Order: sequence, then structure tokens, then C-alpha cells
Amino acid sequence: MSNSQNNIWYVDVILPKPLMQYYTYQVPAELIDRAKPGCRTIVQFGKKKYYTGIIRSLHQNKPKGYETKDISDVIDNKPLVEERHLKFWEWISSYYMCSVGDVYKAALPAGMKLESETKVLPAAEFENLDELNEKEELVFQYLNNNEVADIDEIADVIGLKNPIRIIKSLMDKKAITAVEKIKNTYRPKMESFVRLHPNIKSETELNKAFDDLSRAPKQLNILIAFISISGVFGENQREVKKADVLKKADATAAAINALSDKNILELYDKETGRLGLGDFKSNETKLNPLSEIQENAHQEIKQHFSESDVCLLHGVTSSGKTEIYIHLMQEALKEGKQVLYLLPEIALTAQIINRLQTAFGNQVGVYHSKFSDAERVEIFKEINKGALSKYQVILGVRSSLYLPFSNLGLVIIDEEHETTYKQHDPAPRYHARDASIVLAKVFGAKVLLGSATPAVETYFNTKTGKYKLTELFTRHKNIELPKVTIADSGEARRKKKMKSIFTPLLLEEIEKSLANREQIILFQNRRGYSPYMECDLCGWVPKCTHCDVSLTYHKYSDSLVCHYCGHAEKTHTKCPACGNLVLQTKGFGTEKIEDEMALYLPEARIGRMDLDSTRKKHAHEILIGQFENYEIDILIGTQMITKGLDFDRVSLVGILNADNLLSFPDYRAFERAFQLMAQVSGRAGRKHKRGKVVIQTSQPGHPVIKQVIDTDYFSLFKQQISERQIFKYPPFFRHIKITIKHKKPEIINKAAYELAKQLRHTFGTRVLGPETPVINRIQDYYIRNIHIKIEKDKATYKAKAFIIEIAERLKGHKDFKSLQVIYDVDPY
DNA sequence: AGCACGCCGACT
DNA sequence: GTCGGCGTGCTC
Repeated sequence: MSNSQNNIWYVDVILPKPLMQYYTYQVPAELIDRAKPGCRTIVQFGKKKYYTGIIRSLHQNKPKGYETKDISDVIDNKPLVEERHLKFWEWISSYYMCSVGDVYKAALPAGMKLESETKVLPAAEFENLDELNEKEELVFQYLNNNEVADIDEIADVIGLKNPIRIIKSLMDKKAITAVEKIKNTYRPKMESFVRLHPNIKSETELNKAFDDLSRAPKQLNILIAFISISGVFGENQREVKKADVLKKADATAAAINALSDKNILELYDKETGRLGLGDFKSNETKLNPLSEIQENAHQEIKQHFSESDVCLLHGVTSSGKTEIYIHLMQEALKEGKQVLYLLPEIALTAQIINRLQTAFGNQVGVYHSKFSDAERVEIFKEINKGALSKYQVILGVRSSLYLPFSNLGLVIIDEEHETTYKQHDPAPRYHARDASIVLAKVFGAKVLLGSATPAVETYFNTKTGKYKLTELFTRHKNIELPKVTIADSGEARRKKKMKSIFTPLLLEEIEKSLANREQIILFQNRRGYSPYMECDLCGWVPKCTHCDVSLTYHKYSDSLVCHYCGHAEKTHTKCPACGNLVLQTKGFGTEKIEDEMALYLPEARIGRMDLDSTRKKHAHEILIGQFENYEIDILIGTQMITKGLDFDRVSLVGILNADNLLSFPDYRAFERAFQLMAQVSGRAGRKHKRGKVVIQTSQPGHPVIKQVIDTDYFSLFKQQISERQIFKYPPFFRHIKITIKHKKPEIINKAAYELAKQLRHTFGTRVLGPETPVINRIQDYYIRNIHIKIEKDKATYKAKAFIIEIAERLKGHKDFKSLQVIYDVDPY
């Protein structure tokens, strides 16, 4: 209070690091007008590094116990992140047990969070070379020849392991100085344009220019091309890109420069951006009419939204959910609201974007990680224009949640049950479906969840009345649900009838479809050739040197790859354990299916779609395009092909091995197996004809298999919900997974035991574990898990605070200083 | 998370 | 000695 008289202002700053608090800086007088909450600010943090932070709050409370630093700059003229978004960040941080800095890191594209890097340069007046030792002299000479360099570069060139020591020593001897440079990764995209030189103001002057060029045909061509593109002096004048003129005139830059020298044309640069935005905002919408059944569902959803914020649209595949979404979106747009359409992954955007663009033109913006960071910066900035933004509809993956919406009216979560909505690895480990409901609440927006196979939690929420429910059981245009047949691979194996990895039934059906000139999708949830290799003499299995997993054999690269850390090695020519020359491949992935298929059906045109075949930016679209254009008969793939892709010619879907879907050691395994099989099955059969699905399994009597055959979601739901109640799983209990990591096996066991013990003090039997996961070491870190299940009616925020306190206390113990503790709330 | 500092063991 | 490798503590 005593401080409030004086005029010193402070800001609490969010830094892009996993730090559990905000840091307080002083605002120098010259920045006081600009330092507002939500603005980005450049601050020095630690001895030298500069980061872009976000001002969380402005106040006059002088911190006690330390000296404040000044903020160095404020980047934004008006707040970049609105208060309600900051609140949303804080909600994610507290619910998912991570720092706000982690959320900040995820929320803004890298190009908007500039950092400094250290550059060193030689001191001009330094002469005393004899003061330096050999290595120091080497570094000093290098710097003299190369002006400015960053430290890693020096280490690289001179071959130093520990450059910092030498740099420091050189600085002590005043031979070099260090500067911090903010590195700007974002560059606006500039393009060269051409216009008439200001000297040429009339057709007469232009004609004169033509005459002057009679002896320069190349230049004349350019001028003609320019006039035809620009519509010079006419009604519709347009800006002309240099590249377009050159292309049209088939000329080189030299000729255009000559015209510029003659003061006929003028070249200029302009920022064009990467978004390929149309010039005008199209407000026209062209919608397909809804069928009666769809229209009823549509009206019901609107009724629900008048009473409640969240609604689930449970509709079988091909029931026309997307069309209903589009009508709801149009209504939101008419009210001047923004719409967010979330998809589980990029692979899906290609097909949906066409439908949305047909309906909404260039109001649709797309946002996902295959865009370059610069593109993402531009999309972010475009949306930040609020009502003036060209994008009023955003189609994107989970990280689109953080875009700077200002007037969100509707959020659609397509394929709501998909586990990819849950972020796994770096913090924040949030679930986009659940978080979007919180985001929508902030804006007073509505949320529509859509799925043919809703998550058990979601469906349960409709039962309790937390969410509303609209169901749609008729397939659009009365397309029949596919016929599901089981191929008993266990029996076929016993009777020695298996043809490699195919049952006779599956092969027969594939041949039939091929004969009818129809397409086939084969699903296997393993990429690579075979999940492991084994010496057929001594049983030795190649394993990753950094992780506790067997290496997957990839035939195309003839290598063994760890699917956890990416480590790859050459295939062994002989067993390192016994010297035997034969290592056998075991099990099968997509690559092997591709190989074997080609063996049995050499005529068929085969494509493969998995992580490995779609690494390149447009690989997805290319493969899907080939399949759509009937350049491929059989498409083999992983999860990727299960997601909402609609192809008219597919008559058969084969699931190669349902057993490994059913054998996951996880309470969600059956739910997931059902969803996956139901989704892939949905790919079979379209307009003209009932599709077929063949499931290969050695457990034909398994209840989940039965549920898939009958497309009986309700039976699955009933069974799962009763199991979850008995075993205290979500939605009845809240589940928090604590993972601890350490480099030393003996420490990890001690720490896991100790942490579980401490947790049990407070949480008793709610604590399970410690458990050693199936893969107990990844990238040289040993791993243990502890699970906590907390009743839904208990205050979980208190529980979370306790958990963090207990873990922090444990990390204070001298043996456990370098223990990593990772929290995953509602893990998937 | 970085990054610096300080301790320790190995190597010349 | 001195170089490189870790473990630990701190950042407004």
C-alpha cells in the first residue's frame, strides 16, 4: 500500500519455460504507456538470455527479497492475448498440472516467441596473443576471420567438446566480447511487382515507349505481357507480379531490368504473405439441402443449444453428420460469430476442407503442424484481426484451440472419440475436446461433439444430462451398413490353410473385388515390416540400445528402427549372440503386407499409407488422390486410413489382425478396438452396393468382435460402463498418471517406492503402483508409473496441489534431485 | 528448460 | 595440471 503513492510499475511475466511461477520485472518510464497485460515483452532472464514473455498483470507492489530487472521492450501495441485467453491458459495449467509457460509455448507459433542467442566477437584492441593457450588462440583466430559467430558454430569448427570454458577464459582475458542477438525466425514473404514508370502517364507516352522498343523484341514482349495482365489505363487495373510477366513473356529478369533502366517499367517489392488469401471476403454460402431426417436432427440440436452448451451428435457412418455441421456453422456465421472445426489429425483436413470451402469460400482458414511456422504466424495474425479477419471459420487440429478468437460462437469436434485429441508428450498434456468445452464457456459458445462411436465418457455424460444427445441411425440415401465376416485365423493356422498372413477367406474376397474392378482397404495397426526379429537358433532379439523395446525391421531401408526414440541401425548379417546366420522376421506390419500381397496378387496395384510413407508434406494428398482416381486397387495402412476418408469404389475392408487390438493391457483397449474396427468398416460400401468387411482373428467369439459384427455400440457401452464402475475408472473416477524418470535403475525403484508410499499417506488405497511399464526404459531413462484414482465428487484441484507438494518434497531429497516427475491428467 | 558453477575422475 | 562429464541450483 505504501508503494501505491510512488509511480513505479511492475509486470508479472509469463515465460516460455516450465516454471511454476510468474517473474516480476520493472517497467521503465518510457515503456509505461505500452506495457499492458497480454502484450509480448522482451525480458532478460538469467545472466544473459533474452526471451519473449507475456505480460500477465501490471501492478505497483514492489517485490521483496530480490532486485527486479527492467523489461527491455514491449512488442505489441495492443494486447496479443486477451484476458479470457490468459484465463483459459491458466485453467489448462492447473487442470493438467503443468506450468502456464508450457501452455504459452504450445499456444503461440515459434516465430512469435523470439529468443536471444549468444554471439561472440573478437575485441579489436587485443594484442597479447602470447597470453592465450593453443586452443584459445585457435578460437581467437577463427573469430578474427569470421567476424561474428555463435558458440555452437565455434565448437563445431574447432572440434571442441566444452566451448563455454574456453569462451569464458577468453572473455576473462578481454580477448573477446559477447553480445546477445534476438534471432528473428519469422520473415514476411515479399514478392516483386511491376508497374509503369510514373513518367508514363498516358497512352500517347506508352505508344512512344513501344516505338522506342522496336529494336528490342524481348523487352517489347515483356511490355505487351505486362499490359495484358495489368489492364493498364483500363477499368480493371491489377497489380502485376514480376514472376507472372516473365512467365508470360518467356523472358529473363535481365530484360525487365533493362525496361526499368529505360524508365518504362518500375519494379517494387511488397509483402504478400503466405496465405494465398483471396482479395475479397466471400459471404456467399452454398449449402446442400438437408434430408428430412438430417433436418430433424438439425432442429433438435438447435433446441438443445437453447438449453445447454454441449451436445453430442451420435450418428452412424454416412449418416451425413458433416452436412448438419455445415448448416449449424452457417447459422453461427450469420450471427457474426467465429466457428472452430476441430479434427483429430491433418490427414483428414484434405477432404473436409473441400466441403467447407464449397460452402463458405475463402472464409475458411486451416491450421495444423504441417504448415511452416511462418505460415502459422500469418494465420495467427490474420485471426487476430477479429471481426475484420478473412477467416471466420477455422479448420484445424487440437492446437487451433489457442488461436486468438475474439467472438467464438460454435466449436465442432469431429470424431470426438479420437485419442489423438489428447496431447501425449510435451506438456501441456491436454485433451482438446475437454479443453474446448472450457474455452467455449469463456465465449458463451456452443460445442457440438460428433462421432459414430462416441467415447464411453462422452456418452455417459449424455446419460447423466451433462451433455445433450441427438442420434442419427439412418445412413444417408439408405446406404446399407457393411456385412462383417470373421475369418478365423487360429483355425486356418491349425489346418495349415493360411497363405502367409492371409486367410483363404480374405484372399478370396480380395480377388472377387479385384475382378469387379472395386477397391480394397487393408488395415493393420503396425508400421514397418515386422515388429521384431529373432535368431532362429538361440532366440536372440535385436533391441534398442536406449529403450527397452525390440527394434522393428523396415525392409525398404533394410534397417532396424526403434519406434520410440527413432534410433536406427543396419540389419545384422548374423546373430551377435551365437553367430548363426539366420535372423527371422516375426509378426507383420504394413510393409510386409504390401510385399506379400504383391506376391499373391502380382497384377494388383498396391499403395501403402503409414507414418513412413507420408512423411513428406503432400504425401497424404498424393496417396489419397491416387486412390480416389483409381490408380491404386489395394490401399494398405495403419490408423491413418480409418479416419473419415470416403471413397466410392471401396467394396471390401480387411482387418489383418484384430488380436493385437484386443490384447492391449489397458482398460480402454476394448473401447478402442471397437471404435477402430467400426471406423475402418465404415469405409466399405457406398452408394451402389453393400460393402464387406473381413476381420481376421483367432478369437472369433470375443464379445467385442460380436459387437462389431452387429454394430452394437450400446452393448459395448453397457459392458464398458459397468466394468469401469467396478474397477473405479473414468467416468466414475478421475485418473491421474504420474510417470517418473531417472537414468539409474536403482534410483528409479527407490524413488517409485518412496513416492507411492508418501502418496498413500494422503490418498490411501486410491494410489496404485508403482508399476513397471511394458517398456521400462526410453531414451536412456528408466520409467515407473503410479496411478491415482480420485472420486469425481472430491475437489480435485486440492488433490492435485497435494500431489505436486508431495512430489516436490521427494525431489528435495538428495538422491532424487535429478528425478523427473511427469503428470498426466485423464491419460489416454 | 537452459545455463553456470563446482566437483570429480581420467589422461598427458 | 587440464579436459570433459555430470549433478545441482537458480532464474524476477
